[in-house]
Amino acid sequence: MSDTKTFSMDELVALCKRRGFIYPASEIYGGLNGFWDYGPLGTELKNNIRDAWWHDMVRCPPMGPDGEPISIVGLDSSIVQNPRTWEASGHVEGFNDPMVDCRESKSRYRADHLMVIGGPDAEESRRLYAFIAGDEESRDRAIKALGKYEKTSAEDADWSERPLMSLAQECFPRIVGPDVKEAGTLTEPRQFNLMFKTFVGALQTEESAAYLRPETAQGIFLNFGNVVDTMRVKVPFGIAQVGKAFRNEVTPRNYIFRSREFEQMEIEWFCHESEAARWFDFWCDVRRNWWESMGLTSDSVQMRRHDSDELAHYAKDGCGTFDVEYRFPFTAPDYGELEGVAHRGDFDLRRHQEFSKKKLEYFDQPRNERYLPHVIEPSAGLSRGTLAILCEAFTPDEDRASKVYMKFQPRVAPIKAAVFPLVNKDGMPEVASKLHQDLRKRWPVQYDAKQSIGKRYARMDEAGCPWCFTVDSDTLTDQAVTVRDRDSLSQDRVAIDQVENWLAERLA
RNA sequence: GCGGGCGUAGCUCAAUGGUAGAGCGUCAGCCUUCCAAGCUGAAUGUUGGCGGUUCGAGUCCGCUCGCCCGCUCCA
Repeated sequence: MSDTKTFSMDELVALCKRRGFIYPASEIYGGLNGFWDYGPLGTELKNNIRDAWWHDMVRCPPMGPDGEPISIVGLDSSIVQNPRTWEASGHVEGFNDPMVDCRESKSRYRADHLMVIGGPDAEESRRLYAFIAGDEESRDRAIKALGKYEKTSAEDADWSERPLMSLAQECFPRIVGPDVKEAGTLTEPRQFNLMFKTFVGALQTEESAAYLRPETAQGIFLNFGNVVDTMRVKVPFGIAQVGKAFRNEVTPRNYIFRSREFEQMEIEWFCHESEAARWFDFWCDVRRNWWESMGLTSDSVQMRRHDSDELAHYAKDGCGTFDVEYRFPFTAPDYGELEGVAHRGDFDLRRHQEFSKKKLEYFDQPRNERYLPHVIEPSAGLSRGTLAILCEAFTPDEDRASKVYMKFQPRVAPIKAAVFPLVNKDGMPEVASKLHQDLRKRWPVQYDAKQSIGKRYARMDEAGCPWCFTVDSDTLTDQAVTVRDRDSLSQDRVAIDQVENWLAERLA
């Protein structure tokens, strides 16, 4: 807790704009709520995180729990899939909530969570009282209010309860909301559709309606059979995918934390049901460690198990869900979700088998058993990860010219090194420019000869560039340059023909 | 979607209803032999957008777009 940072998101947002990390999307037209563009440095940063994940999970995944290598293959599926996909996955149903608002109490309710209670004549004329299903206190309040209104009690009257959704719209002016005293304050139920709808083909009819994927996972399940048939993989194994996903969030908030277009890095790990618990623990460990290896300190990362009442429809049974959470400035002292590791059981494959009528069972030769594998899903937010790493890197420092620097790990830093001539004359620019052109063949390296050396260091501090190489007058005789370290501000001398090796060692 | 707050240069912010400014950044020149983000100068705005009131609107009013906070939601 000692290094708890004190800075506001506004400062980070301003730096991200100023230094080309993140811009508001379509800004010259006034922007668009919930959409962001990545600038030159943000693009490099995000790509670096994505590539690190791909390298560490797909190309060189960690050893399995028994010390044996594990196998993960990659995939890149379409953003638009056959709409039946989302019926099978549960998104058409689950991403479509009818909501009612109360004009008086300003609260909002899931319409399918509300019940109404009424007296014998409520069908035609009398008042109905709404309450929240499953909430005893709410129900008691409604019964009490109804008793007062009807001047009778439940024992001697024929009261009936039924779902709000079963009532005709004409009844709504007679309904008293759960938190108010007068009737007619509830709006009609309105559909909140969290999926982006689009149309396939030039004719925009309901038959051609489709959706932009709300998660990348389903593309993996759809291709489970293809991968098994063509890639010589054996359960247990994983399929990984990075890509954009889209959700019409009710309230996009907190910069790129909850945006309507975002990027996910997902693994679906297929295993036998009897081994699901073991793999679940394995992936929780692997994924937490990975985020820490990316520079998020153990202090600001935590694992949190979902309570049973917040589990998604596919995770009701089994090992549940663990979130990897990061303490963002806007959630502190609480944490916000970075990744969810969920035991999805065989829900997805079973549903797709059912809806598509295609056999998705796997034949396990050693076990001599045919089954639908269980799935452990480590589903990480690339956009959220980028934000967490930006937050973690943001380091105020009153002692340096820039007053703040971005302490990126070299592995994710958008600019790996900068090359300067100490002064822009006396043969130094030529030598520095040559060094720059050699280095940029391997890494993103910038050349800067403008203004004073102090300004150039300050610029690179804000961009989070870990090392600056400076050519000075001695270079012309001793063939060495000064390397300045971003974090320690220390300076060392390195032979100019060893700079590439020097960097390669530190960027390995 | 509701309630509250806000919107002025790339960033941070000024400007009684009366000529739109400053600091920083950016760019140019100078200087600078390692923190000098120092010196000089330049560019930059339909004051988020549209409409209204007014002789005159950054300022007042309406609508709209966007941002922030709360509610709600969040596979």
